[in-house]
Amino acid sequence: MKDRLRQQIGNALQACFDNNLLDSGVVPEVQIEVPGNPDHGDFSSNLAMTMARAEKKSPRQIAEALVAELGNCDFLSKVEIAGPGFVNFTLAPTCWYEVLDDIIAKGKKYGLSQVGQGRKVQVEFVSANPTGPLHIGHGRGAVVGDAVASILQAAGFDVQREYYVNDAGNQVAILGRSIWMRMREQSGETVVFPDDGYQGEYIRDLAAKLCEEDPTVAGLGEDEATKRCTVFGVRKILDWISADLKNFGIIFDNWFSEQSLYDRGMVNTELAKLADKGLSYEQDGALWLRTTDYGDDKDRVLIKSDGSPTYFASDVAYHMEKFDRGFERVIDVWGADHHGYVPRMKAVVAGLGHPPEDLEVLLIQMVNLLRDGKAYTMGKRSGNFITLSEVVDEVGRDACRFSFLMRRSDSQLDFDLELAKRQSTDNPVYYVQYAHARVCSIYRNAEEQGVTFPKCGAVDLSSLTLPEELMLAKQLARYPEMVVGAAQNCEPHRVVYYLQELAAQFHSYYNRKRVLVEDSATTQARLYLVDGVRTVLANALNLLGVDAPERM
RNA sequence: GCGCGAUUAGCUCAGCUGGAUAGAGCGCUGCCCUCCGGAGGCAGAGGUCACAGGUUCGAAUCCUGUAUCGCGCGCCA
Repeated sequence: MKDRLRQQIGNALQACFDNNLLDSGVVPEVQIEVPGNPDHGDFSSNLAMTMARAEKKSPRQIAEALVAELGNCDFLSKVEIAGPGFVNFTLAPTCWYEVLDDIIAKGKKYGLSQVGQGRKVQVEFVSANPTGPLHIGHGRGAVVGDAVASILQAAGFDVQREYYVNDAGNQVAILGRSIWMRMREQSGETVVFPDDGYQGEYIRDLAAKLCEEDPTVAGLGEDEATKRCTVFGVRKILDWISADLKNFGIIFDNWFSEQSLYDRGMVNTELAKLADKGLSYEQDGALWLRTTDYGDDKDRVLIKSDGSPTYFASDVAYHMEKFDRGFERVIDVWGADHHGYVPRMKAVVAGLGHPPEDLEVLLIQMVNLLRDGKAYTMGKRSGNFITLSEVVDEVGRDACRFSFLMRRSDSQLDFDLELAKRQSTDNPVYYVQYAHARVCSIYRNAEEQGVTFPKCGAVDLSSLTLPEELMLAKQLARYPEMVVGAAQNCEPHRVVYYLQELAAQFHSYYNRKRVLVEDSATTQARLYLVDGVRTVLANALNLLGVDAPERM
């Protein structure tokens, strides 16, 4: 719709030049936006104002020339010049009727686009260390990453969801030691549990389970036993994590092991490449990467003076490997407390000859867990943290996902368990889902009354003349470009706000007008309209991984 | 100290990449069920967009500075 208007304006502009109404010959990019005030039409353009300088004419003069050349156009019902030189366009109702046909015809596919042109994108998210169950903070990153991936898919990108498993470093070694200590404890030994060990109760469970599955471990020497404990612990915990994520509606395409980078010798080969490019140097017995060349405030260590690689080293190899796999756009979803890590990672990407924008890091701010307005504290080390699955089980998957997506992900989020659980007005999830269920209910009633359902493309919509009906159609028409905007900016909250607006408009309409009325032409047209509402609600909810129930 | 991010209604937050009279939800006040689901709707009150400059036709949005808050600054991961 917008494109059609854009083209029309372009033609008119050309005509202005041809007829010497305008003489600069400078064709600016035509900006078209949806005005906030409906009195200003369906679309407006600031073209005349942006051209004023080059033309050396007042914006209104330019606007008048433009409007004159626009002439009569079948899909525009009104064109007027307003304010300092805006040109406001009001489209003929038939335009909006076409949108409805389009929605019904496309159904689940309405809102999909090809702006991504099939480019390969990887979204890496969660990637929590496999040393304990996921807690609530991971949940937000999980949902945001998943929704971003879905939105990018809808926008025509070829998306892969990946979980990076940190199964090589210190943390998992500590996990192994913790399990080993508990095993010895359970066999009657008195042990001093290490200060840096994992305190959680689940460590005891793992120790007991390992003892049961493989009693020989207890008889092994310290080194071999902790190794076995580590492998066992990581495997079991990853099972929990993937089950929790599945329960939350999240399925990864790939689980990428950090250890595999070492096993394949990739860390060394990638570090050698960096050395060849002169990007690394030795000092104080350690190997450093010149990240300062690319805006970092300090060079970073790759290999410690004791000869062991840092976490950064494998992360460098990992990111190089991502690009080697052919991803053109790499998106990392991190906790905001890692933001200091961004410049050095971008430095790596730049050093490898990729534009730094090819790596996008989404920083997910903290979640403050509340219950009835009172803060819940959590500390992973102390062991009494709140797990993701507890929260999902308590408040439900849909409410949980929706709550995590309600705000921009880079701003802090208060998550109140009681509020999220409440099935009432206070809770926007149900408000939106209720709108969907209501349309379904109307259709159930229609069926009971023996009303025939409207057929796609074969409905006379001319009875849809009420402002609220056209408003609804316009909101539905905006959906595809909203999805594109959300994809370009990796901002799933835009979908949430869109849904709330659409649901509000529908509820208002529902209260004001009946769909099933005496006049059958009106009934048919209105059924068609609300079917469009239902379709778009369902499609948008689907992007967020939230159900669109037929009854509640 | 340096860096990153924030500051919008009583509270929690949007603001579509610089547009016209700054919007929602909650809370507050007053209304609407002979009505397809009241888990709903309508109306009202509530603002110096932290502060001070700057850029231009035009700024909540961009730039500079100040204040306050949060986070990060390991040869940890």
